[in-house]
Amino acid sequence: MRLSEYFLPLLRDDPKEAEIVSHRYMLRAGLIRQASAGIYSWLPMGFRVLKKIEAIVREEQNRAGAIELLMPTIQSAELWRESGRYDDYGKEMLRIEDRSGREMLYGPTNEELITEIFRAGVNSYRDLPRNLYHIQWKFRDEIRPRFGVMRGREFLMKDGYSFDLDVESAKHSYNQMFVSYLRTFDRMGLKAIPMAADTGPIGGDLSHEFIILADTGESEVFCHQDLIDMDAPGADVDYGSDLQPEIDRWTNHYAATDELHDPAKFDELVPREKQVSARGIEVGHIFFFGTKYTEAMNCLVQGPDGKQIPLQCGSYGIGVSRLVGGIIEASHDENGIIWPEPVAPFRIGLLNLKVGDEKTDEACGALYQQLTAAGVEVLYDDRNERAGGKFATMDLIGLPWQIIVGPKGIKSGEVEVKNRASGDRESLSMDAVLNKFTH
RNA sequence: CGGAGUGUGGCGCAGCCUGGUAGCGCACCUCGUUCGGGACGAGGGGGUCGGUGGUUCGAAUCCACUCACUCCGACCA
Repeated sequence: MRLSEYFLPLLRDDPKEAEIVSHRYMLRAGLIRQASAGIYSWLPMGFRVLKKIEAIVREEQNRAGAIELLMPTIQSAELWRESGRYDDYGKEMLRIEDRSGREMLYGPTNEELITEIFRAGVNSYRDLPRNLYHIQWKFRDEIRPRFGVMRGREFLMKDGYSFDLDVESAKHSYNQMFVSYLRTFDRMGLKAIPMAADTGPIGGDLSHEFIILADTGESEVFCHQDLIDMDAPGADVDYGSDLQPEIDRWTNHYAATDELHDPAKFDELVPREKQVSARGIEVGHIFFFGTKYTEAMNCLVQGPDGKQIPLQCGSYGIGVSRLVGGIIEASHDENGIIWPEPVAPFRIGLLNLKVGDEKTDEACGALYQQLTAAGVEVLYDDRNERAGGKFATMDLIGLPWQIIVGPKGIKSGEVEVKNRASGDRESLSMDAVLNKFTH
């Protein structure tokens, strides 16, 4: 993409409402624009990141055996009456009336709808287990939206739901998602730590939050250093095998958010030099809640013995839009965002230091052509202006690599390649650059 | 929802107290000089001051109501 043809509205001053770093950088780097309280438009640059994150989530869900579908944002109140949550959910649920006076709502979550879909389509234990997910916009009318996309009212969430015949099998489904989540966050360059969690209003008795560490995180977390140093399961993980040993490997260490933190236990279980207290952001949450909805909504299958059995369910959420902010919180410096390569909107920022200079334009154009043709995502700064400074702009938007091309380099046949994260730079010939990024 | 604030061009702000019909920095446009880490000069364009009502000869400025947004708290992917 040529910057001269792109839509990237940058801000030079910090918008005053943005208190935390991810919100500031998202506004300044032209990723989002606020539409109203807690509701954002995703501008082209931000949208690219959102889509990359979504794609990773999807790949890892599919790898773990979950099946994608898509449910609507608008739901009928009827189903929520059936589960008993229409009245329980309170003001956080946005309620709407259609033209004929039917009560509708903008879905804050989808347990009811998925249970309805499942009960209509599945009657036999032979069709179990299944894990269905979708990636869809949610709305929760938060009392106090804040921190940009980290706590919006409208947000993109991956929510998945597992259906099993018995508790043991349901636990395996839960473990599959546990492992899948470790992989998902790892692939985004995040260190996510699973922590035992309160089950909250959704209910149930087995639940973990996945927390990424960031200095500006909302909640305080306490954990064992070894958890931070642990590697996520590899792509070759066998989701059909017994995953419990892997789960135990993670859950055997102390880890708690401030709500569940027990200082005495922390001291007892974790040697002082291994004690970590940090700040974290919740990016995923998994629950096992058994038959809570399937009983209320009569979602039954016939078992081998011919009896009707309510299904055992779990639900699994990843805050996709929140992750955009979360990743920035975890990966930035005083100059701007530092995108981990897998989620970066573009892989390379190509800087033409002297637009209008024939040789420089030519060299940049050739590099841009060849890299793009090879499938490398390049944002080419070909504008003949220095609004805010070319280097500063590139650093702000945080692409993993910068290729800097100017007359001086061209004379010696070399261009400069800079890594945004490390700041390391090297001079390479054009061929070496092509080689570096296309192989 | 309780508390505290703010609304003046795209962004950041001044003006309001002591009414006289709008100003600054950045961004934007034109020309020129520049160009290897947030360039400089000159010249321009853009707002009737969140909205409604009132007081007044006259309201961004005073009064009332209203809407929106932000921050702190309780709640959450």
